[in-house]
Amino acid sequence: MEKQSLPIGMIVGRMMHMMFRVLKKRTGEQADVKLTIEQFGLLHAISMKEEDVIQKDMAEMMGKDKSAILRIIDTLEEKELVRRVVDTNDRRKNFLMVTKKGEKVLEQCLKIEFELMEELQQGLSKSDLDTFYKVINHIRSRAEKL
Amino acid sequence: MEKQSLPIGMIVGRMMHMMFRVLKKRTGEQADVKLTIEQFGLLHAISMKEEDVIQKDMAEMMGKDKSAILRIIDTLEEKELVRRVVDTNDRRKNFLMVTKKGEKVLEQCLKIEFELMEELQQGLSKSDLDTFYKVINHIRSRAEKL
DNA sequence: ACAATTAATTGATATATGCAACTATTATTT
DNA sequence: AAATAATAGTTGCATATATCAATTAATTGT
Repeated sequence: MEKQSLPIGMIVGRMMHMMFRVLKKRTGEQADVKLTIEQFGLLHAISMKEEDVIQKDMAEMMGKDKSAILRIIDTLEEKELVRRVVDTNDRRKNFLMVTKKGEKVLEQCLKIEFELMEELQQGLSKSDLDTFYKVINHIRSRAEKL
Repeated sequence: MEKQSLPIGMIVGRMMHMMFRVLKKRTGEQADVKLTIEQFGLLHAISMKEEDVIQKDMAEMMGKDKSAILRIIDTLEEKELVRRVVDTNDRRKNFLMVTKKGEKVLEQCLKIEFELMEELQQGLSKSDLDTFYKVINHIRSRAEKL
């Protein structure tokens, strides 16, 4: 039916697509606030950073245009998961602060994601998973240099 | 700086994002027609099928709404990469046919993708890659059942 | 012949993305 | 200090994608 030797992007893409489908469904059902994958990713990235975060940094980190980030933050702010706070030392900058509600929702989504991954990884050995991570990191780090 | 234990979706997502960034850049530079990742994926899926293909099948295969597929096919048709041909036996159906131009563009894009993957896989052993594919397929097939 | 089903389409709405132009603010240069 | 650069954010515009609900046209089942 289907030929073998699919390009790797498509193979991984199909896996991600299926994962996201289930993830979206579950977070839609179980979390207090519905987040898209992009919103979830950005919220998580902001939350993880230990230093103060501004939009420009997020744009670079996520590899997107600053206006794309701006608009996702708009919706995160509407949902009261994030606030913009002007840097008094440089009023061009907005610090991005995750609200309590944001932390709670993020925690819920992360829990759902980790549980899902637990389920999906059933039957794989630790060494298989280690290799998997190794390959992913290898490919990503090489792609970053291109 | 960044915590470890990122959810797997994000780790894979970052890899895909970097891959797609380079792929988009190269196909934009080298291919006769610019395709988005979605257009590329759909064109490839149509081309690979050995039986006649209709939109409904593609929607199922790609896990998307039929109207999403319809609109991507609209743009593929505008770019003259695909044609809709009415099934004379059941005139509700449109067979999706890849044009010569479509085949040429697809070939160009696939070549670019395979070459990119060659580069990115440099330094990985065959056994690492086999394990990688095994894990991907494992996760996808489990996700499909949820 | 009538009803149910099917494939495709359309319209409405939401999200995401990049580019270019613009504003406000800060930094640099002369 | 005044003029000029550079920076962070914002806005407008165009394109792409996605889902849902309603509609149309064609086919199938009763």
